[in-house]
Amino acid sequence: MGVIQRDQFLEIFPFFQKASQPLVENILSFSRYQKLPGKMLVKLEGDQCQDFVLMLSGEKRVFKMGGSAREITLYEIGLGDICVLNATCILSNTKLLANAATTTETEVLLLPARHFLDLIAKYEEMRAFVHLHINSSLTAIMALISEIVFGKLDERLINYLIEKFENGQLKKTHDQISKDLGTSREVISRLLKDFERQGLLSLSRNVIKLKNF
Amino acid sequence: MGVIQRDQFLEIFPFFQKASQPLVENILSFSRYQKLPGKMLVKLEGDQCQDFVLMLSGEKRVFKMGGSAREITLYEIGLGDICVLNATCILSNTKLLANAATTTETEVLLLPARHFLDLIAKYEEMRAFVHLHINSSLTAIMALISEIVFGKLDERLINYLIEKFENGQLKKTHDQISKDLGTSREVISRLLKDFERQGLLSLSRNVIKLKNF
DNA sequence: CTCCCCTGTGTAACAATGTCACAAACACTC
DNA sequence: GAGTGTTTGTGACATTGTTACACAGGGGAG
Repeated sequence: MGVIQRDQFLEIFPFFQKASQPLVENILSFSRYQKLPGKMLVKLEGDQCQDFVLMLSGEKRVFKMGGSAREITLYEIGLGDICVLNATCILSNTKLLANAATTTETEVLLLPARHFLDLIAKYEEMRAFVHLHINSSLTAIMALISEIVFGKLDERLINYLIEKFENGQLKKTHDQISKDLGTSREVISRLLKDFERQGLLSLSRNVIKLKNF
Repeated sequence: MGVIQRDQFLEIFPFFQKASQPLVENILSFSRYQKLPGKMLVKLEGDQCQDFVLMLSGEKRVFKMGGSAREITLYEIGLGDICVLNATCILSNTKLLANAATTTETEVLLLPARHFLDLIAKYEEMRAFVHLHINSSLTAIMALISEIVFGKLDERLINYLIEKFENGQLKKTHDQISKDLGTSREVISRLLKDFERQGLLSLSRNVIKLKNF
């Protein structure tokens, strides 16, 4: 993709198709393009955000780290998304509240904080865009809290697998899964083994296959 | 308090002391005052928000409900606060993501959504005000997730008690505490009894007293 | 090719937390 | 003082988290 063209941008962010064109011109002219490799730690909790990040392709996970190597994924963002924590970090000039890492190779557009704030001040559509995305991430976070507090782990794991399976299989380690769900590797191994014994799955190294696919 | 005066408002929301005065006049003239009794359910998940709420006095808790009578408090707001979920609900014109109830008698200022959006559009300071508060609630929510996922319940309970104790005592039932911490009443009773056996507390109906106070 | 090493998985035993069922203690009304 | 609703106590069991190892498989070094 290299440098992003206006048409490509509008395809990825259809919201701006109805927005005033000077806004789009401004976003494009003030931003710079960046490509990031997969599995790269991009931001750490406590960092400042210099730029507002617009996702062009790929995927990032935003997560919290706990002691003893445990983690939990708060939400994932992909093509056409922005990140609440990144946005509020800039909007309130405070420090980042979580970590971010790419899961796949990722392309982003980086809009410097100063220009981002200018555009927020100037364009109603820019505010609407940001607020809509803030809301959708908040929705995800609220749902996550309910799941963690009230949900059962076996159901959460089942839902996770259903969501992530592609062509009846998932190429992840138990450790990665545990870090998405916020539990420990042993617990995931135990549950998956139970599922296997029930004849739902077949397990092998780095891959989980759905039976009867 | 009855009808709110400009001076009182500025004392409760010192942020606006440095803001342009027409903004303050607008907030005051468009808003209406409301007094709410304690322990009243104010908003339900899924509701729409007609008004932007500014807290003048008292306290509300914002919480999620799960099955089987369990709840968890997401955060509390008091004098000088606003509520993220209320704000984003209006800003993105979506439905409320959690429930809200007063814990004590509460006075609020209600700014109709339409006027709130106008003021957000017009005044940089209004945006800064909202974004600052959004950030502080988000901070609380992120900390909560870490505590739930990585923390131990006995430590969480200890911290809760320390925070809530007044004059060495706390007037709450085990049930109320469990709904703040997101666990079940039995678990709280068990832990408190342990603390009592360790000689830290003394328990009686509706009140927990700190030993050696 | 074989050995070694690293990563990923399996599992037992125990600790912490959640659920269910019920009993007992207390405060209040009649 | 008996009856009633709320609050607390507790045992038994289910689920989830932790600790400590064993073992399997695959890739690279030799």
